[in-house]
Amino acid sequence: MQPRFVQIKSAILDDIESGKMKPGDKVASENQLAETHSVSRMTARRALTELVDEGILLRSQGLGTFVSDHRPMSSMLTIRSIQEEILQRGHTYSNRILQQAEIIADDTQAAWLALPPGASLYQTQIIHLENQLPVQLENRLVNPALAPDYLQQNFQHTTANAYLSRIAPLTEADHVVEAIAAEPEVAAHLSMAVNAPCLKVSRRTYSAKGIVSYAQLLHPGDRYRLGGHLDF
Amino acid sequence: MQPRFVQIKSAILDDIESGKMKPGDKVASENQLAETHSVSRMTARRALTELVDEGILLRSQGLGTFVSDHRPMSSMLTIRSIQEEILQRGHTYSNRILQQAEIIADDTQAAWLALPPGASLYQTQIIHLENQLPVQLENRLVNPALAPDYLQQNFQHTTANAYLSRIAPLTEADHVVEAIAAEPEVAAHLSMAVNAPCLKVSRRTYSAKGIVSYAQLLHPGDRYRLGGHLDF
DNA sequence: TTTATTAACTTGTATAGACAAGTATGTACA
DNA sequence: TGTACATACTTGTCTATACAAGTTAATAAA
Repeated sequence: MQPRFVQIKSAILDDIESGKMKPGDKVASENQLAETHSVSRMTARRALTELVDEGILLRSQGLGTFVSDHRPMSSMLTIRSIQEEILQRGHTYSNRILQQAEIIADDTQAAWLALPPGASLYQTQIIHLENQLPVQLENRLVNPALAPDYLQQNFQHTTANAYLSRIAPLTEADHVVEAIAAEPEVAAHLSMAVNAPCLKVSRRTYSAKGIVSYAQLLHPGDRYRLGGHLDF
Repeated sequence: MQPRFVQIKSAILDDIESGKMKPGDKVASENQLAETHSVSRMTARRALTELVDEGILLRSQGLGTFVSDHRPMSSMLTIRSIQEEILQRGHTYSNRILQQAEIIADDTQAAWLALPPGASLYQTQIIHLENQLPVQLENRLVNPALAPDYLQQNFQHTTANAYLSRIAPLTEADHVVEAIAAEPEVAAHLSMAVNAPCLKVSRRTYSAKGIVSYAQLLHPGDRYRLGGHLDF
């Protein structure tokens, strides 16, 4: 049984998604919601507060609460495997597989995939080389429930993204890009100096069923750049 | 007079920013906070809830509430001024203008704006600070033909992007993201160690009439990261 | 008619309590 | 020794109420 405020959220979201409520429409007031759902005002308010925080509703003191125009941004940066990029540049691609195994998640890893601590998950670590020079150290965690055959794949010839999008269409992805200093182990794998700048891309991909994979992609700062083009 | 839950938030943020509390440290429990601040538990809880929503704290039922590793994220997919981002996070914004002048382009600079070598163009260099800490060194070149009043702008109160998009709608933009080592001059401006990792974003913006500006944005690797969300 | 006031709504803040549920640490028992 | 249980602590959900503060519309006064 879901908490009541979640039920109220769902009811409101249903109204919006079914088209019963359109952007600009006024939502029932906190007192009205409290009465129709037989809860206290604070509980009804919590449902509204979370929807406001999620950008789905807008609130204004004295005026009321309204459906916001929350069109999601269209995709402007695509997810391509580094293998595709390298081949498209006409360079030679190769890789070295460091690990391909089932592991027990520590707290951090579990959090990345939103799994309970101690759950088992699939991990691969692969070095990708462009013209025999390492350009990416891929450390990927995969949700076993959503990709049961993952460990049986031959990543010499296929890419993780290709496999994952084949078994379940990816619906969205989060990226975080940072500049970090290369730790000794990373530096060794990437043939770079310890503490030299390293471009780190953390990418979480989602399918309709949940988080599919979390990948940390480390690149030598002097051998890799990230590019994007925006149209307004 | 600020609401009490805002005061409690500030108190906690002060502890974090002063270094009294570091990532991983446990924050006082809701009951403790309620007692020390002489408020009800729900009020103390609201302060914590907002900080959790802002990504500054992490909560776990039965365990407690902890300081998270919370370098703020900026969006990779939209062009927003860093000033907007900082203010939206509820932090204080300030800047120091290093240069605002008309210069003669060298070959590299001319190429960035697709102008003939030796052309004159406008240059601004601004350090952007978040809570008095530098987070971005902006080095911008602007095409004088497309933005004649650029040098007369007061960049203490307006942003380059706001001005540029006012005089000519931006139609597209190219981004390049790299991790580089901070050179001594850059390191000094950004209060970071020489050769420490530095996140560099180069951005070229276009209007219908051509390239409007080319900006190099340098950020301390440990104080800034770039984030984005894709929907397919 | 125009202006000021009032009333009735809205959201915003805050209280004091209750019970549920997850986590850790002891203590007693096997 | 090791296992089970009780306890104390944490966050999670929810109630019923109160007053503050912003907005709108009806009402009363000029």
